[in-house]
Parts: sequence; C-alpha cells; structure tokens
Amino acid sequence: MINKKLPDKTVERLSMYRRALLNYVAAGNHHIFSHELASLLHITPVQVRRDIMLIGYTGTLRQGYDAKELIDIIGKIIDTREGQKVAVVGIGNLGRSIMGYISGKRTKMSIVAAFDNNSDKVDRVYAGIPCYHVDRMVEIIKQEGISIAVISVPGEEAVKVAETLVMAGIKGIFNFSPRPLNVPSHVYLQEYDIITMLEKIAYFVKKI
Amino acid sequence: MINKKLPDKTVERLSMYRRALLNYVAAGNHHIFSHELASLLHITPVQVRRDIMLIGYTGTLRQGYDAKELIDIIGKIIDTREGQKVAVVGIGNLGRSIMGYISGKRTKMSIVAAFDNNSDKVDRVYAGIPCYHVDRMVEIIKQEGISIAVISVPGEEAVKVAETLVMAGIKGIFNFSPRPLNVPSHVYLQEYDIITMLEKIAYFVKKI
DNA sequence: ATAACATTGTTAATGAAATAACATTATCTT
DNA sequence: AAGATAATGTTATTTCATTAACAATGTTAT
Ligand SMILES: NC(=O)c1ccc[n+]([C@@H]2O[C@H](COP(=O)([O-])OP(=O)(O)OC[C@H]3O[C@@H](n4cnc5c(N)ncnc54)[C@H](O)[C@@H]3O)[C@@H](O)[C@H]2O)c1
Ligand SMILES: NC(=O)c1ccc[n+]([C@@H]2O[C@H](COP(=O)([O-])OP(=O)(O)OC[C@H]3O[C@@H](n4cnc5c(N)ncnc54)[C@H](O)[C@@H]3O)[C@@H](O)[C@H]2O)c1
Repeated sequence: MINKKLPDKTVERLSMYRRALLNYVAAGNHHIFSHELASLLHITPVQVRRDIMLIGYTGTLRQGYDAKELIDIIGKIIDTREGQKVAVVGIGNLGRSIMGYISGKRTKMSIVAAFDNNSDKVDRVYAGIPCYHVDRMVEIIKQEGISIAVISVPGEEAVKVAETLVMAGIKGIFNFSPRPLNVPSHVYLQEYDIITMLEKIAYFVKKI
Repeated sequence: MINKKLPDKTVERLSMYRRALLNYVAAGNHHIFSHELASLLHITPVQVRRDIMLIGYTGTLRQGYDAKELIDIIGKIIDTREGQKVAVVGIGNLGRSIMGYISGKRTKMSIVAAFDNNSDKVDRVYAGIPCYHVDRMVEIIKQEGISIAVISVPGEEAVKVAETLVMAGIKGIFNFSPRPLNVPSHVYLQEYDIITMLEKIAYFVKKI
C-alpha cells in the first residue's frame, strides 16, 4: 500500500480522521463504522471507506474499524519516526498564535525554532520555543534537521525568506504571506491567504 | 456573464488577481498580458485567460488587459455595493491576529464586530473593532446587517457558536476551530485547520 | 500587400476528486 | 440450513479543475 502517493485530499482527511478518532477512543470507544466516522466529519461514508481502502487498511464486517489500529496506520503514513521538525519565520501576531496553537497539541510534529529580524524578539522564548535572529536561520535549520517552515513575515520579505529556506534545505513551506512564492519542485509548497478565502465566501454568500 | 456561478477555484484566483493588479497599477502600470499576470501568481497564462473568459471580460490583442478595468470587474463580482460586514467570534490569539490583519487592508469587506464570552475582553476595542459579549451576538448581527462570521473559539464551543450564528441569519462562516461543523445548505461554510495542513505537508515531504 | 508573429478567446482532452453502483461476506433470524 | 441484513471493499461513473490545442485577429516587418 505504502509507496504510491495518496491523493492530496485523502491525506487531508486522514489527518482529520485521526483527530476525530483520538477523541473517540479517549471517550472510551473501540470500534467505529464508516458511517459513524463520516458523521463526525460531516462527510459521506463512501468517502471514508474509499480513503481507508487507499491506505490498505481493512475493517471487519460486523465491527467496522478498530479505532486504535486506524490511528496507528495513519500515524505510519503521516508521521516520521522522530516527528518532523518545524520552524516559524516571523514572530508577529500570526506567527505567535500558530506557535501557541501547535505547541499544545498531540501531534508528532514539533516547532523547534522561531526566527525574526527584530532584535526585540530574538533571544527570547515564545510558547516554549526559542527565537533566533533570521541571520542564523540556515545554520540552525541544518543543525536541528528542520524540514518544514511556516512563513509569517510581511509580503515584502517573504520571497527573500523563502529563498533562504530553500538554500537551507527545507523540504516543505507553509506560506501565510499574501505574496505567491516560487520554489523548486523538490520543495512542497502550501499557500494560504485568509483574505482570499474571505473574499471567496463573500462571493458565494452573494450567490446564495 | 454574471448569473452563472463561477467555479470555486476561479473565485479564489480572482481575489489573487485583484491583489496583484492593485500592486501593479500602484507601481504605475496600465496594461498587462496574461503571461505577465500569470507569472505574478506563478501559474500558467492559459489559466489566467480561462478565468478571465469565465467572467466575460476581454482584453485587446496588442495590449492585453486593462489592469484598472479588470480590477473593477473583479470588484463587481466579489464585492457588494456597501461591502459585506464580518464578525469575529472568539478574540483569542488567532481572532486578534485576524482582526489586525484585515483591518489594515484595502478590501471592501470590513470587520465591524467581535464577540467573546470572557468578561475581561468584552466592551473593549481591538484593532478599532468593538468587542461585545457573545450573548448579544444575535441582536448585533441583525442590527448591523453582518453576513459573514469567523469562528475562532475553542473546538468545544464551536458547534454552539455556529448554531447561534445560523439563527442570527449569518450567510457565510469561516471556521478555524478543529471541530467540523454542520450548517444548513443556505449557509456557505469554509473550514480551515492549520494542523491538518501541516500534516499534509509532512506527508508530502516524506514522499519527496 | 503579404507573410510572420504574438496574443487572445474558445473548444477539446486529460487528470483529479467525489459519488454512485454493486459485488462480497459475516452475522443474525427463523 | 437458508434467507435477510448490514456492513465492507472495489469498480464504474460523474463532476470539477487544469491543461492542451487551435482558430481568430491585429501588428509588424519585408
Ligand atoms: N495576522 C493574520 O491573521 C494573517 C493572516 C493571513 C496572513 N497574514 C500575513 O502573514 C504575515 C504576518 O502577519 P502578522 O499579522 O503576524 O504580521 P506582523 O507584522 O505582526 O509580524 C511580522 C513579523 O515578521 C518579522 N519580520 C519582518 N521581516 C522579517 C524577515 N526578513 N525575517 C524574519 N522576520 C521578519 C517582524 O519583525 C514581525 O515580527 C503578513 O504577510 C500577513 O500579511 C497574516
Ligand atoms: N492559534 C492558531 O493559530 C490557531 C490556528 C488554527 C486553529 N486554531 C483554533 O482556533 C481556535 C482559537 O484559537 P486561539 O489560539 O485564538 O485560542 P484562544 O484560547 O487564545 O482564544 C479563544 C477565545 O475564544 C473565547 N471563547 C471561548 N468560548 C467562547 C464562546 N462560547 N463564545 C465566544 N467566545 C468564546 C475565549 O474567551 C478566548 O478569547 C481554537 O479552536 C484553535 O484550535 C487556532
């Protein structure tokens, strides 16, 4: 099952399945049917079964899926052995809120470094994470083996920051700045802009 | 051109085109070719032309598109006459960072109210926006004619908040909590979870 | 004037994602 | 033991999004 790449959207849902399942077992449950898992996410049971088929796990006819097993399989797919390390670049409002959000969560990933160019912010600790000057970024990313970076600097700075990250050998970039980035094909890029999404909502609200 | 619904992804790109074009004209330019606009977003020229075809605008063969006209057309599609009004529910780290981000921006939407249930936060002003107690939400949403809401409360509270928003007549919801929501079909729902997206990045980074 | 060119606008083809259809099977009921 | 039932797993179809192909056209060069 493992070496073929899964569809983008399936991977997103796997992450959501896992979270829902963690709550589900924490509440003392053991087995779950596709239609139950589906209703936790407000999607269809077929979608659930298809995703689970794609990862090669199979449930049983009378009990459905073993929640713990499913959690483990998803972990094998998404996580790496030691948990991938993440850096946040730009410790403004957004960067800090993301750091606070992720630090508390039970996910194998961990934010291990933050970077900023404002000297008031460097050499301090935010949500338990040390903030370094951005000049040390390449050095620390290599030293710590950081593979993923979140960009939350102002748009004007984002291109330069991304170039540095690529140079440092980063493999995945999550860009929150409104500036579209261009990275080599061996770097996975995810962009997200809140205003774009709000404007999309605005459009569809008009149409409703 | 106008009454048919545009594809989801096209609407997202229109928002990005507009932003890029605003910078472009601010820099003193007037006309733009599809390949130029494409390269600002790192997409293909065909994609640009197809989107522009869908909105019924046409450029000229030798000059390409008139940037200002295009900005206006996109405005007609996305914006409403007076600009849709937005509320933010849950003024924690994320809520405040979003409020700060959007307030500064030239978009026709405006955040006109914030809500929280923590008495330390209500009756104060954040980024120029008044924060009310969540008990007054229905009242104020109706009174102000707010059509879109951002949910940034903890997961446990999100379902309840969403129900109240629907009751208040909200038309579009942007949910940042990790709890999947269920809303009637006349409400447009957009969900986004940063951890899910980070885990997706983690997966594809492993595959690269 | 005509050919070459660069660009748009549109239709056609491909690819990705979601949904539907259905075959299979373990369990329960009678 | 046979049939009904309620699930799963898989293949087929449909829908949505992107990419490719190409015809149309105004501009420039010869
Ligand atoms: N706040 C939001 O909710 C939000 C949402 C979506 C997108 N964004 C975007 O994310 C970015 C950050 O938003 P914010 O609200 O946190 O802004 P902010 O101004 O509060 O923070 C930006 C931070 O980046 C640092 N910085 C600037 N240049 C840098 C560089 N070259 N290297 C390292 N650090 C640098 C600044 O010192 C500051 O700490 C902006 O591009 C914004 O457009 C913000
Ligand atoms: N911080 C992030 O970057 C981030 C990213 C993605 C998702 N989220 C999610 O967004 C939500 C908010 O995140 P945060 O970091 O701002 O958390 P936070 O704890 O800082 O803020 C939550 C706010 O909601 C308020 N609140 C609680 N119950 C409420 C209710 N019933 N009505 C109105 N207000 C209420 C609290 O008083 C608090 O001000 C959480 O669900 C979190 O999981 C956060």
